[in-house]
Amino acid sequence: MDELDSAIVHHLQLDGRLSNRALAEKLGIAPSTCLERTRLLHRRGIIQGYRAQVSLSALNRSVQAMVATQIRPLRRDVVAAFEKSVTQLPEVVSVYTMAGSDDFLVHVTAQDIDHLHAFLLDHFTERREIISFRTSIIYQHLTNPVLGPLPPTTEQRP
Amino acid sequence: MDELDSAIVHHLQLDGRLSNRALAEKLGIAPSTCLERTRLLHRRGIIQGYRAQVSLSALNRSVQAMVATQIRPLRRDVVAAFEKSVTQLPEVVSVYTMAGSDDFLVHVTAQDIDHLHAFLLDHFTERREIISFRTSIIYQHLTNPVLGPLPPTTEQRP
DNA sequence: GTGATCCGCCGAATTAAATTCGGCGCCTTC
DNA sequence: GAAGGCGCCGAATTTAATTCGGCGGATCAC
Repeated sequence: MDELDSAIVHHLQLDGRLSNRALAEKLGIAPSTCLERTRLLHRRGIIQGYRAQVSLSALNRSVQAMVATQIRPLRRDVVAAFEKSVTQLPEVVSVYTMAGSDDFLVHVTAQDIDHLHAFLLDHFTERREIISFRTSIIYQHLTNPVLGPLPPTTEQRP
Repeated sequence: MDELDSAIVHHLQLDGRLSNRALAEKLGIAPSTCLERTRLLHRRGIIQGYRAQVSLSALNRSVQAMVATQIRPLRRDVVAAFEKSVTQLPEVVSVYTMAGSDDFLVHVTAQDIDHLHAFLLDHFTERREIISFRTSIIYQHLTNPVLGPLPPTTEQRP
């Protein structure tokens, strides 16, 4: 993970369909070299894959909410089952498993407020392991397009 | 946004680097047709772009946290300035602007707990518009790889 | 110091993909 | 029933991905 690898990762985060030739040119290296580097980043699991970013409104998902959820008992199997089943619901975008007073933050999308309400009644009110949930509407979700490497931890001089 | 468009969006969410030919074959259409469809999805803003998914640990970001933040005054300019400056910080992955008791959820990553603490002291404790923030560690963040279109709202028969 | 070895980079050749474009068929409209 | 428009197709062309043999610098043993 040297400078060159970081630059490749940087550019592919900005544009995952950047052609190998164009990327090589940006970095000032040969296409074959660039291809090999990029493949290695894959193989090492550093680049995990490529995804198209899709407009939520185009998918008829104009309402977003975060559902702070508590479940009991907090046993491994109950947690895993909750995560799995919830992630599979089409309205669910992502699930944060948390420390603290809330056990999960579930990011959900729906057509409108009525569907959000129906979704919660169908999938949260009903479940026995869920002992409470608080729903907050999301006005806006901004995402940082590029995550760079953070500097390694080094000992501070005293 | 017919069946075919949905299928294209579906496959490109799973693999943003799927070649046009392979995609066309999966759908049983000609490559030229597939290319035209995909380009239109772009032009219409339905496909917003492509991103490489990068391993957080490879970027030296092993610790994740959600910071529930309140700012005052809740004026348009103050909100916009907060969103902008926070999104630019390298530790910040995304910012949810919320209704409810918390004004924002800020998803942050750091090398370790010490850096997370330092980050919060540097960028949250200091800011005058932030009147409170609660930090919760994220154990795990699961993401739904594919978001399909939700069925349109239709009137229920009474 | 010197020779051997390894590793990563390069560039030409080959294979495969993206892109273009003219034409065909179907559906709509009048 | 004829005219027009739209979307799909497939061959031709352009561009990109991939392969692979070789070069050069760095490392290591002696």
